[in-house]
Amino acid sequence: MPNRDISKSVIKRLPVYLRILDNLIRRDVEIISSKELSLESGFTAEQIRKDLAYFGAFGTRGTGYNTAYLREKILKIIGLDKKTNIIVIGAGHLGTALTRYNASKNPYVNIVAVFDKDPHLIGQKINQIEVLPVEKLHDVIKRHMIKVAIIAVPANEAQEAVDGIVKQGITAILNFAPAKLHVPEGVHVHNADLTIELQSLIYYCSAEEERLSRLRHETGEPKSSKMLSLD
Amino acid sequence: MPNRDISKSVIKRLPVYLRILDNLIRRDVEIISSKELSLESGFTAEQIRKDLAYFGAFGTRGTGYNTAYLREKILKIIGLDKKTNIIVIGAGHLGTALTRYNASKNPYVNIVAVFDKDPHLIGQKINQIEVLPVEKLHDVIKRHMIKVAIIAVPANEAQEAVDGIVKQGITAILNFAPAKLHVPEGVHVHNADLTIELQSLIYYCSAEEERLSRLRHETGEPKSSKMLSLD
DNA sequence: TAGATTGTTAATCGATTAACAATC
DNA sequence: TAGATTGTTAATCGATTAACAATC
Repeated sequence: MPNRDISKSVIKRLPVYLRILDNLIRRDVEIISSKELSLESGFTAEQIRKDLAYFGAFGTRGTGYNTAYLREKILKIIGLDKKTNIIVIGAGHLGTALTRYNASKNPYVNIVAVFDKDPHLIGQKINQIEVLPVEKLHDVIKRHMIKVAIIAVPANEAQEAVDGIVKQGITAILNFAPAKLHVPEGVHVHNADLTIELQSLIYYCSAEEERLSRLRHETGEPKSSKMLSLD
Repeated sequence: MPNRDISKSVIKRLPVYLRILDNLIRRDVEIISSKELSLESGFTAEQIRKDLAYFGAFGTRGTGYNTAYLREKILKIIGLDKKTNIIVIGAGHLGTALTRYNASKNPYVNIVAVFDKDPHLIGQKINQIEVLPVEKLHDVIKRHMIKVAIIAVPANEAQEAVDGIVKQGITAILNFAPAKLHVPEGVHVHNADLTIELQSLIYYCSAEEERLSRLRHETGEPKSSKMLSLD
């Protein structure tokens, strides 16, 4: 009943709160206000309170939030209260780096195996995690009840890979391939598109310069106190 | 004048259009309608037309968009019409993978160098790109007029690294460190937070199950035709 | 009680969608 | 001209912000 399709933006902020709480607890901070959380997260205090209120009332009026308690609650909300088994598809450079990264930095997930179709890569170990042939997909997904996969294959192989794992029961995909994936209803895809992030960032550099130059042209005022006066 | 602070969401979609156009041109498709672009991108045709209209009128009524022409325009808008020089901070596993990835997959950027403070890594080459000590930051940034950096250092070193490069003139940062970065006005940060993407994805798995179980409990109807009837 | 901060409702803002006139 | 599709304005929707009553 409380859970009537909460927006993606809210869900994306929950792990941010979780990380901040983890850090606070490590520093033995026991109570935190939404205002302080705002400072740490960059989101407004009102937004934080509203986000949490979608799921319940976890704070104490006049005081703030107990860090350990709120952490527990957020873990339960996201579904991280028990380790999630996941697999990685693609044991190339990126797949290997992502596997290592999550194995060492993400305590809430457990990478069961990495899959590849290149015979040269099969049998290798990445931080103790085995690289298996795609033929083993079915077995591993069934045995470990896996629902979540990371896709780290080339763009032209991504759709095929996704079709395969979706057929085996995967319902959540973190996609690093620069390709639009088509999935049936009920399967969730998050795109982590490094190229797009970088390219859209570049817009802001050039835009900055262009804005300045356009400004100079339109106002007809060539001397700007903000620029080096080389002329 | 046409460029009155266009929203982040619009800017994030431009590289998607670019990629689709690159693919279409490779397949010798010369004309594309917003409706077809919608199919390839997952965004609505109206949204695509509106996005492009922020920057000008690039299509032909009754016909559609010329792929090569639109590509050129988008390149200019983003600022990818000439290669952008960038640097990577951090030559660990992730930094190495990101460097390799961009060097081979992103034709619009040129990674000039990778920086690290670990003496063991200095002098190594990643796809022909040298790993340099942080002392060389100043020189390289100045010589290659670098404005964009990728941060791939551990979370606890990220702020320090950012302070350093911002002082040297970096104005755009793609941050892979799981930390909130504080930067002065005018510096743009895009967070590419792999952990957050993965964790928020997990919400949707558990939410799905919970929704089902909540449904079962609330309706008091234990037999569901969608479940295996093991009982 | 006074001070503080949450939880929640109302107001505002911005982005997406719908509609349609312009025009190829 | 008829058919198609863009470019643009208006309507809707959703998310963020502001305000404040509840309450510790």
